[in-house]
Amino acid sequence: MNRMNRNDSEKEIAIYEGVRKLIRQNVNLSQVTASEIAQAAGIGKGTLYNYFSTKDEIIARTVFYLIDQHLAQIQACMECQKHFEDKCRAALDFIRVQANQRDSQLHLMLMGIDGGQVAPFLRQGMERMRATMQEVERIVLMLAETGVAEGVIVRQESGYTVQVFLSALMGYCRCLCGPRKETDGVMAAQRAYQILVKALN
Amino acid sequence: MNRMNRNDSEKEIAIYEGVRKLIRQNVNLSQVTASEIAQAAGIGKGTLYNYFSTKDEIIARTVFYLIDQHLAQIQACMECQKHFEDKCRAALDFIRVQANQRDSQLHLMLMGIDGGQVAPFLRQGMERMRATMQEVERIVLMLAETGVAEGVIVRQESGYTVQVFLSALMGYCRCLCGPRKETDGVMAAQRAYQILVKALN
Amino acid sequence: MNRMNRNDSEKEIAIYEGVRKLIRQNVNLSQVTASEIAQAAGIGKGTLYNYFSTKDEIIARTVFYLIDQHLAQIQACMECQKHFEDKCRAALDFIRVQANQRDSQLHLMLMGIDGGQVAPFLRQGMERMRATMQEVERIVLMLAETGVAEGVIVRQESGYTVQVFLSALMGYCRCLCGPRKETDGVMAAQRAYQILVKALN
Amino acid sequence: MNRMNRNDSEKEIAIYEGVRKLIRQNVNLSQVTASEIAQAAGIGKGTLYNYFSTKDEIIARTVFYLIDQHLAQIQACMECQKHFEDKCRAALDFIRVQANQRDSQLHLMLMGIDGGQVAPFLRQGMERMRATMQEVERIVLMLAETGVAEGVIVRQESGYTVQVFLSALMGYCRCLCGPRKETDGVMAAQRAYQILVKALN
DNA sequence: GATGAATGAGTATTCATTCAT
DNA sequence: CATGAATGAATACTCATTCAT
Repeated sequence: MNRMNRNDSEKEIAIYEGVRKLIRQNVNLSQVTASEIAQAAGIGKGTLYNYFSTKDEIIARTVFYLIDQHLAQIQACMECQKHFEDKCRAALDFIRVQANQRDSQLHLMLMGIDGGQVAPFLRQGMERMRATMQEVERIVLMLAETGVAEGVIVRQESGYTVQVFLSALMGYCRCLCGPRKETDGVMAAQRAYQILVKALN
Repeated sequence: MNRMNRNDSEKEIAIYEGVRKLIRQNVNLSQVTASEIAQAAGIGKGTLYNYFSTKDEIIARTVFYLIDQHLAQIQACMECQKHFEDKCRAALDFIRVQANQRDSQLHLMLMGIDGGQVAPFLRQGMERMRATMQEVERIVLMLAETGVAEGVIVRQESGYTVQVFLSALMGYCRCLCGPRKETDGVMAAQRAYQILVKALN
Repeated sequence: MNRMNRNDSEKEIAIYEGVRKLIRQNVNLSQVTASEIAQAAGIGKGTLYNYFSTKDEIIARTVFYLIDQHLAQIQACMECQKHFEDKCRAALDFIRVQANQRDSQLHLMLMGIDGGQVAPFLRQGMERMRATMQEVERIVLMLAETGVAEGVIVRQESGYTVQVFLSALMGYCRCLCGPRKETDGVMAAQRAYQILVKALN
Repeated sequence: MNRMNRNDSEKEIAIYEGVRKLIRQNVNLSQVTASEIAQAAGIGKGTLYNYFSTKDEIIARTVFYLIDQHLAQIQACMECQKHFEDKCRAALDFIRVQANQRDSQLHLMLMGIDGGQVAPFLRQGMERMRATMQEVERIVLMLAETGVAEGVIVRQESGYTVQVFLSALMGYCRCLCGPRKETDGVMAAQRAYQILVKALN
């Protein structure tokens, strides 16, 4: 992962992390200013433009940076587990915990290209978004293979399998958004797994 | 329907429709200007402020206007059908067709409160959004009753039932976003129904 | 007097009184809106323009209306008194009491044409202002005659006499402006009279 | 002098001087636009807001800048003279000459806090205005001391002394406003001095 | 490379004035 | 005559971007 940001210099990463800091401070990405980003990153405003050509590029690339990291972390979580169910639960748990941080952009990615109303700073990143979505599908299919091998789920046409996983995931993320108790999230994870298994049998 | 906008005057509706026109022209709501809205509505810029106090209020209330309409239309579609499966398919078909128009805000609603990164113009409408989500849940549970009565699905705990419906729906909407062939959408609808039924049996 | 507003219709007077009400509510004349005036006058906004051609004209003519009234009242006060000193004190007392109302525009008049920084709404009324100043000078000279007749003051060149009266008056008004105790005002009146008499002997 | 603006940066002063230029062009401070100020100062519009937070702040601080300068210049004039009468005449002459420039804000200061109808941009500067008035009173009392020492005037209660000086000054300024011949001003100065001396004996 | 002062294009909002009713 | 809904010109202020140091 981070393939598409592989060349990010140290300074660029400082900028991404500055934006992350702002997101965690509950700043809305549509309203953040270049000055705020520079300050959060601990650099001068002009320096931003030595590494990016527009503010929107900064934000878009930060979003992808965060998504890539998030995906990589989820994969790492799953790799620590051997069985299908444990992998699923590990991923769902990780996502739930991260959602408390504000910088989990997973839901953003899941909505993918959303009918023209994507945040403006992502308009330019459609292509990149699609690539990320394909990566997600790849991960999902690999995970499904594990389930099939264990006999927990049944192999089905790949389009269907992907739709099941993403449906369960999106429904889960929806529960994680907005105010809720910790138990709600845990229960939603439980249900998401149940949906997965039932829909794939 | 349109319960919460019932008092909208003729002029307010003209403004909503102006915004709808802009959305259909693929204008991004975060970037639309007051002038554009006035022009699209066929009125003077100052007139906007006789009916709304800020531009963001215009947009937020338009979004709710569109969502209310959309929901009402979906309900109307479903009422024309007698059986659970037909109701589901009618709703999914309607959503698919509408998604080609750009003014289907369903996906927006489905994301609900999304972790602080909602479009700024919706910040003020959180409460309203929650109310709409509850309305959606009510519709879903009524629909589920039909399915149970017909023996197509099994009654389960309501939280689970809602999560299943919304998961299937969100996964479906995800497929409708972005470039795709007509057949993809039809197939996605088929799969969404399948997910529903399997997960509720 | 009120000679120059003689033709004011009932409605025009309602408008003047509306403005007076606003002034008493501590509204700044430079910032008052036509809507506020119409509302304070209890009439429709459009009606204003049946009697005046611009908002600034409304304000300027109101100012003159108020000044004329104020001057007339001061003269009436003085006519009730027989002796020079009593006339002076009656005028000073009246001014002090009125100053607590916010609609005493005397100080405005006293500054007369003030180096290009008059309130914009008075720009058009320069001519009228000069006429009012002449009226004031006439009153002052008549009052001085009384003093001379009584032997309290000495007749001097009229330019000097006028300057003395207006100086004493302006210095007095300055004390009435801003926060002060009741006693300060009374003492300032005493001093103003003292200045008058000394300077005219 | 300029004590209270001591920290003004070079750019701030350029802005003040821009406003001064506009005043001399007979622009009304209540109607001047931010763009005009920027242009007059020879800087970009945005730059204004790097040094001031609102347009009104610019104007208010300019007024105090001009008043401070004016007061300092008057004091300097007076210090060049040894005797009471010469000091008075020097100050009156300086004021008369400056009044032809439009940027003499002395009359503004003399009116001090004027019952709610101050120009809006000065609303925030009331406190500052009071401080300046106290400075004026201090100067007046020092000047009076000279006169007392020379036996030209008699020491009286300080409140009375101040009121005499300011009355004479305001009456004088009133004559300087509006159209007049040069001789009128000279004569008014002569009279103002006469009022002073008589009222303080 | 790094900086941040300077810039001016861009926009929401206000409000005097008009005019159809 | 009276009204107030409609209008759009006018303007303060923001902020992405540049560039001299």
